[in-house]
Amino acid sequence: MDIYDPKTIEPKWRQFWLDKKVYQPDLAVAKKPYYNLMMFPYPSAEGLHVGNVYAFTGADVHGRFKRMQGFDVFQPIGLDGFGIHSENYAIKVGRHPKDHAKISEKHFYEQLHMIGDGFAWDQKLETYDPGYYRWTQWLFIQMYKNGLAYRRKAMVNWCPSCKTVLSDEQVEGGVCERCKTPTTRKETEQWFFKITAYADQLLNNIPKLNWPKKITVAQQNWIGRTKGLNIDFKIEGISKAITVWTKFWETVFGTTFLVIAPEHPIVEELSWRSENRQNFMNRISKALVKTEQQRKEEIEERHGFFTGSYVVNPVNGEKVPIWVGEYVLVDVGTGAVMGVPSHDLRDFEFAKKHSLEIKQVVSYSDRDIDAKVKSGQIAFEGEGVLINSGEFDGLSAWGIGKQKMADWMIDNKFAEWKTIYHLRDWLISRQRYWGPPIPMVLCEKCGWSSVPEDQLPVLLPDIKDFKPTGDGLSPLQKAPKSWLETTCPKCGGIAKRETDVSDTFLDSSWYFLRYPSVNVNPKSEIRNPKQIQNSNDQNSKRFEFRNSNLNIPWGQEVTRRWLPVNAYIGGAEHAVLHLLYARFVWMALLDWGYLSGVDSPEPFPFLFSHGLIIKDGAKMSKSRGNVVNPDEYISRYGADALRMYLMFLGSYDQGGDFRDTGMAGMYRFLERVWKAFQKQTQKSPAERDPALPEKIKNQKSDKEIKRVLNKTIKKVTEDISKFKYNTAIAALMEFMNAYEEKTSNEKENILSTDDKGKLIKLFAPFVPYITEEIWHNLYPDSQDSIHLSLWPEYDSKILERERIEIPVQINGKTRAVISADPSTAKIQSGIEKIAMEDPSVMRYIEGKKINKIIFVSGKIINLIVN
RNA sequence: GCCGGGGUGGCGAAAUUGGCAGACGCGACAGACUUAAAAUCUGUUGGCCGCAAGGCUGUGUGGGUUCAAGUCCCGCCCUCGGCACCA
Repeated sequence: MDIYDPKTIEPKWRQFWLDKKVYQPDLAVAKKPYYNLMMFPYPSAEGLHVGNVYAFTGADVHGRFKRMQGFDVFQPIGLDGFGIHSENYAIKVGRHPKDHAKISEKHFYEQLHMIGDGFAWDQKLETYDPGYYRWTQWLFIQMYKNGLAYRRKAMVNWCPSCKTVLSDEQVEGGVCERCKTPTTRKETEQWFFKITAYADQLLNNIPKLNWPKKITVAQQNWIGRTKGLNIDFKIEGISKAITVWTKFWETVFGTTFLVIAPEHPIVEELSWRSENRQNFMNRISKALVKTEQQRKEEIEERHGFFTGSYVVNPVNGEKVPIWVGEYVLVDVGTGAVMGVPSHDLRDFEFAKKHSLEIKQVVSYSDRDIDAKVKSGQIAFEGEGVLINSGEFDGLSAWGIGKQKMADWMIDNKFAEWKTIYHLRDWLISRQRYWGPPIPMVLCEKCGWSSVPEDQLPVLLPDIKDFKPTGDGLSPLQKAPKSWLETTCPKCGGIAKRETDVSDTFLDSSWYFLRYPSVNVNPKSEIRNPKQIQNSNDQNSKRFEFRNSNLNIPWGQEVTRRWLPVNAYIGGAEHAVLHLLYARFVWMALLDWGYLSGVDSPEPFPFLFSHGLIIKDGAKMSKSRGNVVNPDEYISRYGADALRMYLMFLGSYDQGGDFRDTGMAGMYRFLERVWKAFQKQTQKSPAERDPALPEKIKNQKSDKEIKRVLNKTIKKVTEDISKFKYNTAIAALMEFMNAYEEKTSNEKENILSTDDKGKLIKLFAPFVPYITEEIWHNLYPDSQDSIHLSLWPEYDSKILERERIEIPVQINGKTRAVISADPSTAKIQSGIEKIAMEDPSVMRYIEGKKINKIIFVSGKIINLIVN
């Protein structure tokens, strides 16, 4: 074979890897376990996106590099196929989600095979597999048993298009994360997970994480811990109080009104006290039906009305009117705000709109500002001196005054410290079909019970009419009675099953714990992988746990060996979704003792988030029509060229712009590599020379090219370690340039077989197929994969001998570059001497006085002349 | 508004953290091969001046520190991403 033909090479080695189980570490005995995990895809659309290929290739390069460094790399893959996204897509193409899952599973796995990643295929999993989701249900039950799952009636986010409730994390800027429809609020009873119980731990652990700043900051903000005061304002006429939360309590003397959210629980009671209850409730319901977006659009309106009731300001006994205001959100703080219009812009706007009193309590050194605040022209939020604040007058607003006022209010029982969080409990229920049924049953006598664990999984019933109904009822309500009704685990009477399914993010919150245990059975812990291979019946594998006595979803020993995940690689879009949920689940499991012996407070100590592939300067999207389908490029140029190109087009953490011409260029480069090795290993025309094998064997490398090779090994090793794949590839290109220049002159074998082997190994993580082919051409007797060979070391002695180039600057401008051997380059006198003798340097210093010489050892010399 | 990236040739991007700006690639131009084209190879390629040697200039922008700034400091502009009526 003499032309580079990926079409014949790639399938051949793909099969070889499978047959030889090259990427299948022995999970039970691995000495140097390295769990290299990529965020698994959700197979919602037509197939693998080039963005997926980008993500997986970068992760695979890392895994291959680690494998060649002698680690037992475990790199599993699976499909996050349950959930709204898959279901919506199935509806769109007019299929039942179950049927669609089969089709997309086949397609995705085919594509995942094509791209040549070193996946551990024996451990794949799909979240819609009953053998998997029985454990998702198990996880729900543990949450319930440990008091972290509870049912509550609450105002929740509702997506009118997906026809289900959503968690806060799934509402992005007021629209549904999946379908971008503006969400509304709806009061219903739902299942929640108490993630807030872990708010502090989630926050406090962040500094321990080796994660991109971007993501840790996003999580910090999302958890949003703020310390403030709860201040009670007693309602006039009844023995109740409204509590406001504030972090600006120093302005409490300036309170001229109180504003509560339309959803505030006291609203009902206040309505009875108002003059016109009908009118009162009309105005409330008008506010409640608005979407989040509508409310935002009407911000300037500052909608609100007076309730007719008053509270008393505890600090000065002043009578303060209670208003309802749409700008006050129920779930921030206490859902009630003390209106201080002189020092809060929103309160100011509200006061202006409704002609409420304004009272200054902080005076500012800037006279102009101070005058304007005093006359009620502006609100100002800044450091100043307290006024109109009783005994606190004259103290600094943000300093001692703030402190003293807090102490005083707490001492007098007006207030107490209250830390609030932006993070709220995780809403788990979904009124959809395609998910794990929530494993709970309701008995009229006994109330809610979890399904006994030995009855898991609660299989998702096959129903034809699975589409969301829109009335807030789950499609599973249409399941047959035989499914809907069951026995109450407590009294044995008739109980009804919960018909909501759980959130997709629950499926993916623990999958990394399952991978190593996919084939674990309780007795031997690790099942012989061969057994799986021989089992033709996929279902027998999947359902084997149903009646097994493995009572948790993972083997203890294998989990201790492989967890936590060594490297987690994926996109940044999950900063406050998946990554937060998974951390929470991990912490809960640790506390419950299910991860005994796993010595890590976090599931992903190291996380790398890759950039985004864009096309023509814009995010790929179907509506823009700029989505790149990897299949076309693979069939045209091969997976290797696509991989190499994706890794080259920008730095892996930044992403890059996909261009067809770049793709073709990379194919040309691989052809050059191919040809170079053909030339070097080719037997003809001297084929008939019987002494040739001996000659090749004894061939020594050209000194110069050996030096370049060593430099390249060093550079590629360092760059791959740092995920700087683009510059690693650039270094390989530079090597090829140098190499080709040399061979075109000499037409000789200038590299020894050993050095050729080293060289091709450097390419192996990026282009696994072509390197395997070249490797076997190089070593025709080898039965082993290049990908299990050891990463080359460079000879530092050769590099030490390299001459160093030293720029010579005159008054800071480079006028010459001199070269010196490494030892001379370190000595000022030596470099000075060479510099002064350089003709172009001499031109600049001739007749001038050298005032100063700056010498940086081995780097630069700068002559300051006048 | 707050937080986090980023702004470097025609384009994608490099730059060992203060030490030769533009590595590597794409594109373009010129040449070789060819009847011709494609492919391949060989050169040139930040801008301005110059026949050339060479010179000047140049990393969003205005200042500053330094022998030396893409890199550090102060002010501003633009852009991408996250959060946002958080009281």
